[in-house]
Amino acid sequence: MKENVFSNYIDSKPLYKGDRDILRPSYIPKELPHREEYTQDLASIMVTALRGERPSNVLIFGKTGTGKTAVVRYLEREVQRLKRDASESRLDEEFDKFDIGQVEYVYINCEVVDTHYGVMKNIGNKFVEDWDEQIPFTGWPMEKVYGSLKDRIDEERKVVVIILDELDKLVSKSGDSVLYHLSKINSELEQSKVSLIGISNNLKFTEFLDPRVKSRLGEEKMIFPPYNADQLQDILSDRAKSAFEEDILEDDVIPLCSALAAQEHGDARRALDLLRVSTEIAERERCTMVDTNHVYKAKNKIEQDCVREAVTTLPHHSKLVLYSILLSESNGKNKLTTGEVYSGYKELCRLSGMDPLTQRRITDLISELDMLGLINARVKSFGRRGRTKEIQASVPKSDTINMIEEDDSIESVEELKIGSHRQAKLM
DNA sequence: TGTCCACTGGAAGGGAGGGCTT
DNA sequence: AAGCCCTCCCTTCCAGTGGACA
Repeated sequence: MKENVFSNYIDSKPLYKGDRDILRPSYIPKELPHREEYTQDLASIMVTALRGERPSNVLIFGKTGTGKTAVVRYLEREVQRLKRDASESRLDEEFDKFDIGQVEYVYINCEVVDTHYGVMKNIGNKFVEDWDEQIPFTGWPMEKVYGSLKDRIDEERKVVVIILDELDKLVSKSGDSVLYHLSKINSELEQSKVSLIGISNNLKFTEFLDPRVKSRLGEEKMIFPPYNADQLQDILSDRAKSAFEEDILEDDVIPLCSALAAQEHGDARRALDLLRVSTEIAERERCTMVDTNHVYKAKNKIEQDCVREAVTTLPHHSKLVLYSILLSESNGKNKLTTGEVYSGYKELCRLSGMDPLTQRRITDLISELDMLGLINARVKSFGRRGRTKEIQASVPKSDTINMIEEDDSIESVEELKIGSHRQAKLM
């Protein structure tokens, strides 16, 4: 029989017993271990919506992977379930006095949609199915988008709960005008009511809000603490029970994943990723069990993938700035100033025949690279020799240089030098 | 104690690009 | 087609800054 590209893997036994998504952070399980209290608190606020009244606006804070989104989406799913039961007339008597169908959830991830136009457009378009009636992705004046959004919500005659995840990203990028409009929308609605749930990693982002917005938005506040290693272990064990047959994981695997994730501010997302990637590596190696070696391999792979993802998606000029930093470091220069990075960057631009951006712009690109965790940049004063940033790469040098050189639009320095030498000769 | 360096980072605005309205 | 809107990327301008040094 002819060999197929999949032949080697097709008969390997999968370690999962069913749905692989169970180990994805986006999966909402039946129970949320160690978040029962927060789920109840939020439910006690949101139950108002089932009575046709407007629940208080809520702000939820907590670091990455502390269950903020999971709790909110868990409640959303419960409401959908109640709606389904209601439509099939198999709802418990205790819900008789409620009109479940009148609650509508709209979820927006502000990391993905981070402009005020985009947010308004996305909310407005949730209520129309007809393509012709959709708000276009650009072109309309803001007031028109807002007016249309308001009319659409009002026509629904519902209590609309708008969830704005990663809200700090929206505020830092586009200011608080969306929140200003959304938080005062109720005074302009006649038949519907809107409640806002804002989710943020950053406790301090409200400092940048207009005081009126701040007080309207923060009617209720919740702060989610990080999970500790034991709690992470419970979460992983819970998911592992649904994801795997017994005896697939060695005893130390879950404690190790939990401990590694607990070191990173108790991030459940990281713990789940570790377990999922460990399993995938074990499957690829055609092992029948996942062991701690797979976990360490998974840890390395996740870290490498993060760097690769960040580096390969950088805009061209940012790549050149990073390239300039890495090349200087490979030449033995360990700590660089903004001026030195800029000189290196200009040289790379010259060799590749490109117009360099201004130093002011490069300062911003350096800050962006710092935020992405690819470099470490801190402002330092050298007295009479001025005040500048001290810059150091925080990624493996040679691997990252290779990643940058994989970019077709960036030739290696050697090629650039040869190219510019030839050009000079021709002139 | 004042000076000076090498920037930092905010503000304002230009212009290109995508799209809608009249 | 002209006018308008919004976003994104960028430039220009400039006040402010920390700390070594005279």
